[in-house]
Amino acid sequence: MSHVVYHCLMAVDRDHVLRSAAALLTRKSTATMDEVAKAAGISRATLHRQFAGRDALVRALESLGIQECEAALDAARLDDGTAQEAVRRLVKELEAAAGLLAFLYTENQLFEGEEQNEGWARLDARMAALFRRGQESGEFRIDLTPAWLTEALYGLMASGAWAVTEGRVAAKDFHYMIVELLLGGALRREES
Amino acid sequence: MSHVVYHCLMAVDRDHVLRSAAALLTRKSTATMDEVAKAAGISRATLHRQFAGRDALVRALESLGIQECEAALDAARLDDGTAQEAVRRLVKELEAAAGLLAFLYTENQLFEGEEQNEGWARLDARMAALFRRGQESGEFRIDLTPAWLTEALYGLMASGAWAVTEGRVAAKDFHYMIVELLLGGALRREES
DNA sequence: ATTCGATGAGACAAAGATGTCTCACGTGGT
DNA sequence: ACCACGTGAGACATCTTTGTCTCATCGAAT
Repeated sequence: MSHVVYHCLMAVDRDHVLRSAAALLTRKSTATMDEVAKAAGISRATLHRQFAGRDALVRALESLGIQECEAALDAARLDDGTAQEAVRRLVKELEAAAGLLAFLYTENQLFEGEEQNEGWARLDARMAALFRRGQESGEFRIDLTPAWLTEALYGLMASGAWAVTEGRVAAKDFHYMIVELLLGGALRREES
Repeated sequence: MSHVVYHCLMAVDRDHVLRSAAALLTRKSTATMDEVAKAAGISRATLHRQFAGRDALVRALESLGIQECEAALDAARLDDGTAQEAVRRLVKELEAAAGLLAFLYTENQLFEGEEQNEGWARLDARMAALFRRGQESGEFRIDLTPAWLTEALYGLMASGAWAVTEGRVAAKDFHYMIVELLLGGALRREES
């Protein structure tokens, strides 16, 4: 009964392929399956064996992104302390997934008519709830809707990720710049 | 000498095609030449007669976007009044071009190795100069670099444009939400 | 040593997009 | 009425990407 013995570490390989694909597609969202395979250090045949096609690959990346986001949301303990502190923790936890998020953020408009992965709705709801909590506690302004703040967080994460890859901002400043702009804005607080 | 008489309004048609293409590609950045042609109400043959190929079309859209941005920068009179007022005027002037900007913002990473249109560098420099002026006048924080503020402005414009097209935020709130978040952030100003 | 399974390399057809071409039509100017 | 020019429709070859296939090879377990 040798068929019960799993010789290779398929799960690990699959994860490595996804990471490589995410890294490549973040930089070049139109990369071909061949390029993705080369980036992962495998052949196109093997890539096709693990992911039925490009669509399946993108879907898998979407699931990975959602999974990482949810892990980040969990790790950030959104209900603890002030909403401001929670937002800071959240951005810190999301930093590692920023590149993947940036890719998915622009790719999602591709899934126009088709069914959206329900995971995004869950994530949006949790983030919006955080911003709403901040509004109800008096920390956040009430004239910016939680939906817009959520959207802005995604957008700033994507902008930051691209700016870092293109060298326009330093990678070490990523977290600080996003959090400070999102929470405090460009104006000096001692203003007026 | 009838060849000196221009029967048709090619310039107008070309502009109309560009507008249609911009509107379509903002929603679906992978639209084919056929779809672009249909969206503009012309045949693919005519589209090819006006733009040598897809590349030429995107380049023309890039030029259009740069042109509209520069017009917006001029109209916003970045050197008048406080930097804050100038930023508000700038976002207002840029609103009409937000969709096109969002498309080009994500498409620009396509032009990786190739030469970037120098227009972007000019625009970036002018915007960064505005933010720098605000920093030197004491209006803006100095811990957020002008380059990052410029990048964030692009990102928020793109996020806002997509959020509007997908109905997540109201179109009438576009300008307000971007300006308020960029300048003031999410925190209430009476804080601490 | 042998066997099993995964891999890499490459061939192959199918599908989609692109670019070029021809031709017929209609409209406006002569 | 005639002509010139732009246009739409479609055929066509080409290119790229994709998805599937076969086959040889390598490694590990037996």
